[in-house]
Amino acid sequence: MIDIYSVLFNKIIAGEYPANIRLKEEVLSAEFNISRTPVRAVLQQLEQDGLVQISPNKGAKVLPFSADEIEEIYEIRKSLELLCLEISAPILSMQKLLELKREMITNLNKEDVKIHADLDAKLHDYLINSTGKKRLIQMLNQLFRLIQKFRSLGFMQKDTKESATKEHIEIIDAISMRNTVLAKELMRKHIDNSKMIALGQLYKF
Amino acid sequence: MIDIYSVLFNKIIAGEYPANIRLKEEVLSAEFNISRTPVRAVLQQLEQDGLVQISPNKGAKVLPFSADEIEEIYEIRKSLELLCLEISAPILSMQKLLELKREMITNLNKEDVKIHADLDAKLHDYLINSTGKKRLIQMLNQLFRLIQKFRSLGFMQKDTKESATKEHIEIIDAISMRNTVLAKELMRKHIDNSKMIALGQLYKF
DNA sequence: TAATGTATAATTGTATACAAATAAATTTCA
DNA sequence: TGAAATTTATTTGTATACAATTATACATTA
Repeated sequence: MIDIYSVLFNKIIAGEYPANIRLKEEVLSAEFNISRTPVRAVLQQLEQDGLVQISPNKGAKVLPFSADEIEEIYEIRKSLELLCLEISAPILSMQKLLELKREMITNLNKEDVKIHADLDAKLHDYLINSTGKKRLIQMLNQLFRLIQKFRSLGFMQKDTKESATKEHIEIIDAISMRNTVLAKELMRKHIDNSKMIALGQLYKF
Repeated sequence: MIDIYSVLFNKIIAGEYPANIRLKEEVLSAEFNISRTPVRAVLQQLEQDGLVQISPNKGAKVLPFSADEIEEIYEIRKSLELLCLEISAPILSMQKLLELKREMITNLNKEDVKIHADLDAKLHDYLINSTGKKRLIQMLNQLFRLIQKFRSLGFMQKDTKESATKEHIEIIDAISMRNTVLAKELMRKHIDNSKMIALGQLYKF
């Protein structure tokens, strides 16, 4: 059941369904060889992701997932992640920050896309999870799932790998100096840059 | 089905269930005289509200809804509503703003709690909906549902009615002057004040 | 007795059957 | 013909039955 969820999730993100097309329970049941009951549960999950809209007695239709959507998600992400930074920056351990910085420097010029995508996730996840705010963490994770494809694709270009990691280092430095205002300003720019890179990847779908 | 959702929703918000208590499908079915199928759907909704946690094969348990939760929700709300303001402030119509201001002034000294609660909702909803950002709107509406009880209770005290409405007027004025920075600063303080008032109402449960 | 294993009960997960609502096709009548 | 009414088909909503999993109670053994 978790499986058919992620299959549908990825298909919608990838734009494999025409916008506003109706997802009929029976059709999906047949397609995945399961009954309608778990299909309905999956459709409800997708509705909460904002990927489909369910109307009473009319079923689920696929919502458009366009550049506007990605733009909006990045703006929301920025607001929430800046809130995270405000909360976590003053309490992060110097040791962990230095460790992260060392890792960033070590891998600055590496080619492997996965290394950079993982490092990116590691820093952001650390800042977010350190807040200990369960709702905030859950909301950001949900947003990340929606844009994860675009995030990793962004690291395909060599210069974005390097510039993103440099921005990470600057952010870590600002936090280490306990300069939260500067850290937030750098993070704001960093997420704006990420947004532009993500939008640049859109044509690939 | 929508009915049993709101009943359970309100019971959890009101703290009528001990934290971590398990909500068994069969028990709820019997209680509401419906089958387990719609009960399961409702529990999934409540999970998305962050009010229960569902674990595979273990069912749903009620999550604690404490002062910490309310504090966190207000902080998230503040971040997202400031984003809304940034987007909508430059494009709001002078006419509608003046109309709202007039309404605020007219009702400034009214006793009726409902009048003030409605005015509060009217302004905030206006600023939020004018952004046209569907996800942002949906997220804020979900947060509002969680704190609505505390919002209205806050207007029971006479001085909060008046001060909140005065803050609304100041915010409208700043927007009218197209001074978004000032509007955001005033909104930040306004939501912080609302948070304190909401937290002050907590003991009533 | 305490720990482990086994049987039983309770609970969740899924499939299927039927009811209710909606959409599509057909008929009726001006 | 064409609009309204009626019937039929399709689809979603709910109830129920059964399967799979987890929790509990009991028995066994060291």
